[in-house]
Amino acid sequence: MTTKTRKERNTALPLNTILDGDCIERMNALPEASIDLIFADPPYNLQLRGDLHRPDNSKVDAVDDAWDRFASFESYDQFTKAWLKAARRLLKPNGAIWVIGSYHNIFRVGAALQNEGYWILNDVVWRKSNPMPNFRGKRFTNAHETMIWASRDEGAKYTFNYEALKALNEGVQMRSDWVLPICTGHERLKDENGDKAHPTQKPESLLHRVLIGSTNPGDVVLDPFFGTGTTGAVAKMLGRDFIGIEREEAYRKVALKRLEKIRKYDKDALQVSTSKRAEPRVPFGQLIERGMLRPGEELFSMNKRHKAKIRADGTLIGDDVKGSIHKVGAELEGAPSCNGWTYWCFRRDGKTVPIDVLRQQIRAEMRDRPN
Amino acid sequence: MTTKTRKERNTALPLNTILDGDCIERMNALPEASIDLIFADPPYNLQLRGDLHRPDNSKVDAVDDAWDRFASFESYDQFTKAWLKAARRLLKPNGAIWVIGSYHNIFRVGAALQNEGYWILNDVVWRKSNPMPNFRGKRFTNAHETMIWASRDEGAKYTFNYEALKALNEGVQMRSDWVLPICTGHERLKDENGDKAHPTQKPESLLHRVLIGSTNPGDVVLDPFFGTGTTGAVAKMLGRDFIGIEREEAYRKVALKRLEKIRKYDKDALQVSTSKRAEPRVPFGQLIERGMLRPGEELFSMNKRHKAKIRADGTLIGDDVKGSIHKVGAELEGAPSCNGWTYWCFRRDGKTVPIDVLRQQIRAEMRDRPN
DNA sequence: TCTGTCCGTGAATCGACTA
DNA sequence: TTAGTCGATTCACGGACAG
Repeated sequence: MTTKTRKERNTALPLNTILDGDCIERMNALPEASIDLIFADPPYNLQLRGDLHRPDNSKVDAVDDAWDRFASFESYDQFTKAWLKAARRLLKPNGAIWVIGSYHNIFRVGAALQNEGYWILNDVVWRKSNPMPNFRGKRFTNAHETMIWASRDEGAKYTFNYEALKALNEGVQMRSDWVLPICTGHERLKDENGDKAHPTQKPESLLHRVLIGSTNPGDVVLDPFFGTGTTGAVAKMLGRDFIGIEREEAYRKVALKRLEKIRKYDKDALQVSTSKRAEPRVPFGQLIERGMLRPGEELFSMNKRHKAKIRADGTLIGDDVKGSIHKVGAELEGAPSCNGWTYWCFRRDGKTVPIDVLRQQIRAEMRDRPN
Repeated sequence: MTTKTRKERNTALPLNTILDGDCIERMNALPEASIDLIFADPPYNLQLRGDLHRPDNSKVDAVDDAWDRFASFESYDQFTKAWLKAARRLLKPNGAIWVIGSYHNIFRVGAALQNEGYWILNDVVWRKSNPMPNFRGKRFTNAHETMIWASRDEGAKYTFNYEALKALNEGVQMRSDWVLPICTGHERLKDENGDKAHPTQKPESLLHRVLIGSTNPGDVVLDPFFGTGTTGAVAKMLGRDFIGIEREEAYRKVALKRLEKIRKYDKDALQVSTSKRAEPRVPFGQLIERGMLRPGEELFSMNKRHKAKIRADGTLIGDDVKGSIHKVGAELEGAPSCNGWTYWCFRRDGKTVPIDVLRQQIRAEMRDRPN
């Protein structure tokens, strides 16, 4: 450890600038043990095949940029190992790193982090409130991305602002899954043509939580895959210093323009979506999955005129009708619609109980243990 | 592929039993390409601080922390690679695997899956509604575990019951983040002393969703780390066959007792919603042959912008375009493809009716009077 | 100014069958 | 093996525009 003060050390650093060129070379040229936090959003190596269309036949604007293409897993691994090694040299002994990725690359990144000597503190799941659906119905909606938070070394005294995060989370301890919307609307940067300036711009709310939680004011944050500069923008707002590295000139240009407009502590720009939620939706299927009702069990209508049997996928089957609790109720009553939750009952110990009671139980659980 | 029937193949398998001993040896003794789905919850604390032995079985002297760390990861990787390789040999060509883990091991498992030739379909986050809090306030509450779903090969026709999962989720397609409670209460198995029988018993709700989504009734499900048998229990309920492998006698005993009590749901209850893809194909020409539509009659596009005339052979002719209902629809819209069934309408009694209605009529007849 | 409707779009490893 | 054809498939928002 050097005996220089923070200020002296930092004067050797190109603070609050964007460096061009290759991130590994650039990192190797910076002084060791000088960075408090690294946030990295490396290429995901998506390996996309053909085009994809939405059901309305519009074409999905996929990530087909050259920077995301690697010849093989081996070459991706090599690249990952190299930049993680360079990054680790830059970290102060109590420094930490965040890396974000999807299932295409995150397992390789996580293994490389461990191999290089980083110590994983948490994996954090960014659950997207508005992800792109799976258009062909062939897989689960890809509704999350994974972030890995790791300290430089095992046993390091990393920064973790527990109380600040708890406050951000309405007084409850922050969990490893964060629900945040993707970057859209005015926040999404456009190029001269009005197209999105970067295919994978991250929302500021995500970086806000990362930086509040794992840095202090005055800390130096490095982003080796700077893109359009979300990390820099949020760092500047929050009074942290940043260093960006970005190879593509077009991205640097957009980022520079963006950063000029940012003011420190501009609270308005830091809106963290805390939209008051309505009563959470509870799918009927959860009552079956949770064993509150059994497949094969019979439900009875409130008026006792109809009955239907529960199937393993949470649909009902009655006389000649099958479908959701709402649809079957409506068809049996000859009504245009029906609230299945209040229409159907089940039997327990000789008593008839509305299924809505079970939904209330689940909601009560969710209230007791929010999030 | 063999020409044996499912029944013949399955008689070679120790169905619905728990095998003892080492899972890799046991897997190697089973016939190849015989398993539809594998669900695996591998241990991650395997000798994590243990000794590393050279190939000649001499012990490596752990000189420093870095080497010790490397040694433990190395041995875990070896173990992971070995069981994944054995598992892959057992899978049918269209078989698939689920592996569950936490940040301690899931990155190494995911990378090994990719290295062994599995093709990742999704990573799915089990988001625990009631996790254990982080008592020391040093990290985020560890509130999720990660599951990886992968097919044996790229391009395989894996099983995915899209409509059943959608039904389970109240009509909205299932996402990659599942909110389910951890295993507690009566479901949590106890040993003779009243202590929990297994440290990481998985909830049945989790397996219910996995098995409904990625198997069909009669499929064979293997769990090489059977534990107290949640996979077997849910498989039995859902009319799937299982094979369990478990090394610890205490767990096998608890699992056996548990499985005895399980009853399979009745047949109706196991029927789930299916997609239109599974419905029989109806050529458009049949509507003309059956006199439901007449040659010379005009069809109108959904958006009323186009029309075309029906020809006797079941093709359409519009302005400068002729061909199938799909081809003409696509060309008129300038779209890469078009589902003619939902695109075209005909007129009856002044009303506009989608031609798909006629197809539904034919399909209903086919169901009532097969062949 | 407000409300309702329509349209656009987001890190995506997104067919099956027959000739 | 390949080419052609059939035909299945989407959720949450934000912005623009019309009334």
